Amino acid sequence: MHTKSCILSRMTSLPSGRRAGKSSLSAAASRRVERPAPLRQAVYDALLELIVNRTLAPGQHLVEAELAEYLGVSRQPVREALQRLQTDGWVDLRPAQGAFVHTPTEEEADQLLAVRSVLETYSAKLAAEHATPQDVKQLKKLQKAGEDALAAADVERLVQANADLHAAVAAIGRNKVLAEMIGLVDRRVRWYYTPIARPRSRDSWNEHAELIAAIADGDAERAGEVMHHHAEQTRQTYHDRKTTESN
Amino acid sequence: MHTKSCILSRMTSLPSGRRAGKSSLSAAASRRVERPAPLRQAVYDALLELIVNRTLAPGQHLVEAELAEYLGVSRQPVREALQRLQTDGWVDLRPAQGAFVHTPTEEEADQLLAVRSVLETYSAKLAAEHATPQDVKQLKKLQKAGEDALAAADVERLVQANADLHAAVAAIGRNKVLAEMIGLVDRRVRWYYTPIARPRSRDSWNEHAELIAAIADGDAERAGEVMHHHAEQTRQTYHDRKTTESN
DNA sequence: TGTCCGTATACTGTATGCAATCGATTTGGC
DNA sequence: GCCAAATCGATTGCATACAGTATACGGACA
Repeated sequence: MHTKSCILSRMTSLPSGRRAGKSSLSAAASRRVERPAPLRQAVYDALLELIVNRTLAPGQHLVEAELAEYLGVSRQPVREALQRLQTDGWVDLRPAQGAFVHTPTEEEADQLLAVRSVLETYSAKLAAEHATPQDVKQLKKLQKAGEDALAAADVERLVQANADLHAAVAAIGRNKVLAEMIGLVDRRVRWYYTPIARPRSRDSWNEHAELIAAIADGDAERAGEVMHHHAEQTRQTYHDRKTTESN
Repeated sequence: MHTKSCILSRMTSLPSGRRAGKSSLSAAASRRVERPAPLRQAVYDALLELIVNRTLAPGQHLVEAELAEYLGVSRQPVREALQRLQTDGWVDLRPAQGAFVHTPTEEEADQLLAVRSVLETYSAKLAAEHATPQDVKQLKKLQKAGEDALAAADVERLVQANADLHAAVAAIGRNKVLAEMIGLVDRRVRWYYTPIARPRSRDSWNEHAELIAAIADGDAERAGEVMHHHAEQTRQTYHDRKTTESN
C-alpha cells in the first residue's frame, strides 16, 4: 500500500547487475551467471523475515491478497512462498481457510531442542573428524566475531554469529543432508529462543571455544560431548525461563 | 491423454463421501468433518508414487503441462506439488528450466543413511522410555506382519511393514518433530535402498525383534544400541552392494 | 566446412479471473 | 429471549491468460 515493494527491493536488488560476467569467465568462478532468482524465493525470505521479526505475530491470519499488495506482487508467488513456509514449519496452512503464523508450544520447542541436540552432536563429531587447519582458522574467526558482539552487547549480531558458527561446524562435517536439516531446526529454535538469548550468551561462547578446541584436536568424542552439553544446556535454560516466567 | 486422471481417481476417491458426518458426531471421532482435501496434496502423492515407482526416471525432465494433462488438472496444483517435492528432496527445480527428478548419488545416500542412523537411534531410546504395554503389543503385531511378508517373499508388503514399524517406534517416542523428520528421511532412504532390500530382510527382522524386546524392557540404552547397529548394518549393506555391483 | 548469430519454439514464471467454501451476521421461528 | 437456519461478505483453490527466458534449429559469413 504505502511502501509497496519496499521489502522486496532489497532482495531483488541482487540480480540487478546480473549477466555482468560471461566475458571475463575467469573471475566468475562461483555461480554461472546468476540465475533469474525466482520471485517466490524473495517473497519467502521477506515473509520469513517478517515472521522472525514478530511483525507478523504468531497465530495471525495471513491473507494472500494483503501480502501480495504489500509486497507488490501477485497472489501466485505469495501462495508458493506460504506453502514452502508451511513445510518448513513457519506457518500452518488450514485448507480453504488460509495461512496462520505458527504458534510455538512449549512442548514443540522442547522437541525441537531435543532433535537439535542429537543432530548437532553428530555434526560436531563429523567436524572433528574432517576439520582442516583452514577450517579451524575459520571457526576461530567466527568465535572472535561472536565475542566481539558479546562485548558490544549487540543481540542481533550475537544471534547471527551463533548461527554462523553452528552452520560452519555443520559444513565442516561434509554431510550436506545433515547441514540442511540443522539449518532448518536451528532457525526455528532461534526464533523460539531469541527472547532469552542474552542471559546465556557468556556461557554459550565459552562452550563454543571448548568445542573449537576439541575440533582442532580432531577429538570426535570430546567434540560430541561438548556439543551435547552445549545443546542440553540451552534446553535447560529454556525450561528455567519457563519456570521463572510463570512466577 | 489416454487414461486421463486415472491416477488421481484413487486419491480423490477418499473425499467422495465427504461431509457425510456432522449429524452422527459420535462416529467421526478422528478428524473433524473431513476437510476438502486440497488437490495439490493428491497431485503430490501421485507424483511421489510415480517417482518411487521409477515411472518417472531419475534425471527426467518433468513438464508441468504434460503432468497436468496426464493427471487431469491444471498446471497450478502441479506447480505447487512440484515445489513441495523439491523441498522434500525428490526433484530438483532449476529456475526457468523446470523440474527434474532428483538423481541420487552414492555420497548423498550415505549421508542420508548416516542421518537416519542418528535420528533412529534417538527415536529408539525415546520409545523405550515411553512405551506402554499397548505400544509394545502394537509393535509385536507389526513385527508379525513383517515376518509374514518375509515368509511370503512379498517385497512390497515387506517394505511397507518395515516403514510401518519404524514409524510406530517414532510415534511411541512422543516427539512429533523427530517423527516427521524420520518419516522424510526414511522415505528417501527406502527409495534408494529398495532395490537391495531383499538380501537383508532376514537379518533386518531379527534385529527388529531384538529392538522390540529392548523397548518392552524399557531399556533405553540397549534399544539405542540395537537401533544404531540396525541402521549401520543397513548402511554397510548399501556399501557392499555398491562394491559388488561395480564388479 | 565450421562457427557465429538470429530467429523460432517451448516452457517456466507471473498475473488475473472465476467458482466453491468458510465464517459471521442477520433474520425467522419457537 | 434464545436457538436455528439462511444469507452475505470475504478468502481460498483452481483454471486460464500473458510475458519473459532458455534451448534448438537454420542460415549467413569467414
